[in-house]
Amino acid sequence: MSESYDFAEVEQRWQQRWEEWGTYRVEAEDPRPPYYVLCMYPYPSGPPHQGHVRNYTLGDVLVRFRTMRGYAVLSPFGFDSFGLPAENAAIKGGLPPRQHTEARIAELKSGVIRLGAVYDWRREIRSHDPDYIRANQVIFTRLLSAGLAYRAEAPVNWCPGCQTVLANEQVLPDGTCERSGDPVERRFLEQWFLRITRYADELLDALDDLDWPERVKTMQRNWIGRSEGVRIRLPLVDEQGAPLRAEVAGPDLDGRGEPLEVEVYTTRPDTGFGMTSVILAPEHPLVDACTTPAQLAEVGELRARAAHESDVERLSTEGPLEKRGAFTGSYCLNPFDGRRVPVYVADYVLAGYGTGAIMAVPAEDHRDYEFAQTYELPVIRTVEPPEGFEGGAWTGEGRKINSGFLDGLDVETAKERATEWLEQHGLGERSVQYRLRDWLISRQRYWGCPIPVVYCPTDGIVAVPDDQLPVLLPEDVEFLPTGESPLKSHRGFVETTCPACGGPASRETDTMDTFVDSSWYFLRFCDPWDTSRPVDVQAARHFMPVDEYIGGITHAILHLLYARFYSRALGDLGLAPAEIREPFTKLFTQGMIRLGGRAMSKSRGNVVSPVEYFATHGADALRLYHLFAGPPADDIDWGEQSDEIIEGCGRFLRRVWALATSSDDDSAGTGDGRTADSELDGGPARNGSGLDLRRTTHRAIAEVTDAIERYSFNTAVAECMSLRRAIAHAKGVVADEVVEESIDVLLKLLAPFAPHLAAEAWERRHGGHVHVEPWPVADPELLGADRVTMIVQVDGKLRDRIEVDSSISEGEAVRLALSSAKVRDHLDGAEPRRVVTRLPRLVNLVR
RNA sequence: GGGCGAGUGGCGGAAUAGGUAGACGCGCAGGAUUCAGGUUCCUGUGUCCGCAAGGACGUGGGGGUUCAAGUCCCCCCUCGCCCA
Repeated sequence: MSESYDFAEVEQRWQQRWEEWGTYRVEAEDPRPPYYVLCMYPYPSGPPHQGHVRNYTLGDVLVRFRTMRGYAVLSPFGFDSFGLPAENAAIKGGLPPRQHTEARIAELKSGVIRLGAVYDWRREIRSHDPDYIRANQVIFTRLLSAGLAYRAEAPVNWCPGCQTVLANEQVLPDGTCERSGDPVERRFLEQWFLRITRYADELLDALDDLDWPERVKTMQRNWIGRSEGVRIRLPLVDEQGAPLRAEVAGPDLDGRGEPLEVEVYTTRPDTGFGMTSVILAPEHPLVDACTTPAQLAEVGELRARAAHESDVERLSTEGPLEKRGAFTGSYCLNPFDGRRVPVYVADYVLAGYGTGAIMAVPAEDHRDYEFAQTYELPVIRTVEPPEGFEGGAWTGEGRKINSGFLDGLDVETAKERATEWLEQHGLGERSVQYRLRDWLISRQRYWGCPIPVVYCPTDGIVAVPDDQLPVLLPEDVEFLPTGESPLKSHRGFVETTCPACGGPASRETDTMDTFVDSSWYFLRFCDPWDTSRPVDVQAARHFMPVDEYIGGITHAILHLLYARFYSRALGDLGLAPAEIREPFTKLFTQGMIRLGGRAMSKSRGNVVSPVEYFATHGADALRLYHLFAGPPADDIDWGEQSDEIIEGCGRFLRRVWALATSSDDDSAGTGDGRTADSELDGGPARNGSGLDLRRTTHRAIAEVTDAIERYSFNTAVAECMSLRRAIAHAKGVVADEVVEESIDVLLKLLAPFAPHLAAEAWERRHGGHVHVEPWPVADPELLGADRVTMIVQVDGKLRDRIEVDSSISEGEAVRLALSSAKVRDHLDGAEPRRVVTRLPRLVNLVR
């Protein structure tokens, strides 16, 4: 009997060996073709959770598979180690952020190693390390001098409870802060931005050619939100129709300023004849000028309220509209027909989008329709709705009506005609708008990369020169629950000298959004030792782009968009290979692990720790579970069955072990050659079975290989299970050589999935290391079969199965089909009117 | 409201090109091993009728194309995600 499989001992030993032997270390000089597999680097939150296990198992399968296919696979790992939780822990009286973070990193790293996932650990990156901070800051100063980083006042989400700016995604749909629950306010603050909008078109257009999940690309397209429309200028008039003019300083100058105009942005210039009001954002600069004394109170109240609402709230269709708009007392002239329309202020018009003003066309826009209903404004249809349409706004196709020179046209043509008309008359011009805003990267927090800038009374904003980088975080700080960044009150940090004039200056105390750190780490991995520059361009040219990038769908928009932006910006600044525009050739987004119908997460407290399974079932069994439980792109529900499936995976592995290491069969003591011969000569049945096993084995090679390429790991594992069973059944029946050869193949096929067991069993059989063996190649000769099951249908219904030669002729197939008693019964004496054959698999006799 | 994706046994899930539906696994049932429990091994397992042979039905519902539909087309229902 073979000795039983001690996974704990074997797993630990092989994990050490992979590291000691450097099996998965690669250099740019490696003669093998390069291949780059990357899992999204994690925020270190402590021991790994099941989502990590799934992610790193998928990545590890690819790393090991590609290595066996002859590639020098770059497989690095790092930690997205800046971020709020560490700072919050410190405020709650825990360890300082750095110590806290490094302890969490150690836990996560040891868990990842215990999983048996293999990396070139020499390349490890931690975003809070001084080298990385320096590189991050060098990049920032280059972006600054190129005009891609700038400082501007902007409306931001401000949480009064946390005393900080929040990212949009930290504001819940109801407009409260996700952490403190306080209502988020809008404030105008000076902030740092990165000019991602400069790349909006390129980021949008390049999506078409990416081998990414369609829905991720769709989300990015929506996020960028390119729209083509027209800016139209409308003269402002008062109740009597007299033009409003700009206020000019000085007494008795009434009426001498320039006539005022509102500029609106619309994607539907064709609906201009249906405009029944003009609506300004509460923050629009013309609101003061056009609000009449009688309307001042109402408009003022609305503006005050809107100032406290988030964009999300303002765009929501919930709530009574009566409170959300106000008449200004002034009017605009519709340039299409000269009619006078009232000017309103409403919170659902955002200052930051388009021109901050719209022409409201109730007949062709849902929100405008509701607004018009509330304020009793007329509705003028300019597109004929389909017959029987009873709804309010019709936004679809139709023939133009009530629209003067546009009447009778379809919407598309009318848009173009209206635009041309506006341009010819000097009333407006084409304009492309984006939903995408520049990226606000300032964070009023401690635990992030300092923005390397000082403010000098004489020189203004001055970038910290390279020889003074990195600007590191001071550690002698106290974390108090005031909400204010401790950097602000740290005199040693703030008080500095101006690099330009040498005079006293103060240091920027904001730190960078952690998405900055993750926007280029994959470039740094190519040569993380280079201290002279952020990215070694040659090394990046060798390894980039990432061939396969694996992570969660949660990063579908922000991280992946920022990374695409950074790759371009760094390329254009000469900091990275300029020709590599897209960092990730292929993206794979894995499904979530759910428990009780919700995403498993630490904050919900519904986690099943993988660590205990390492001890009870072993890493290989847990890996196999994650691969086998379902397609990797789908969510999986962790349930009572999960334990049983893991148990089943362990059972399968023990069976493989028994098969691969047993030495009690007749081939062991007697010398394999003799036994094999006698088996082979034993008779045609045995010989045939040997061929069957070889065929089964080669079919398994083909299927597993193809399944891995398709990310169909669940069926790849199923195929390995089938092969194991086929070998077990053939053992003792078929020539030992054939059996042993099949077992070797099985171990190689299993090497990416259950690396520890495969490595140990292979070493015991042959010495050496299965993970540096070449991946098996299926012999095309063995993929066919000589005998197949032919199905016989009568009128399309299955009536019999007949074993036939795979080279059977049509005549013979039909003759055999007709001679079947079952078939004759169903034909009921009739002659088939028609015979359809798909040889050698199918004969269909149609009456 | 629009877009995308999904719906298959008791359960997780298979089914490159329209051609044996339910691979593989879990569970369950029967048997062997075991003092017993667990482990391990073997066999069976879509539903219904039938002692059986066999038959009928069967991939969310309804229609259609086809010799043949889980797969293609149309309509509807449910769920999920994204955008409004």
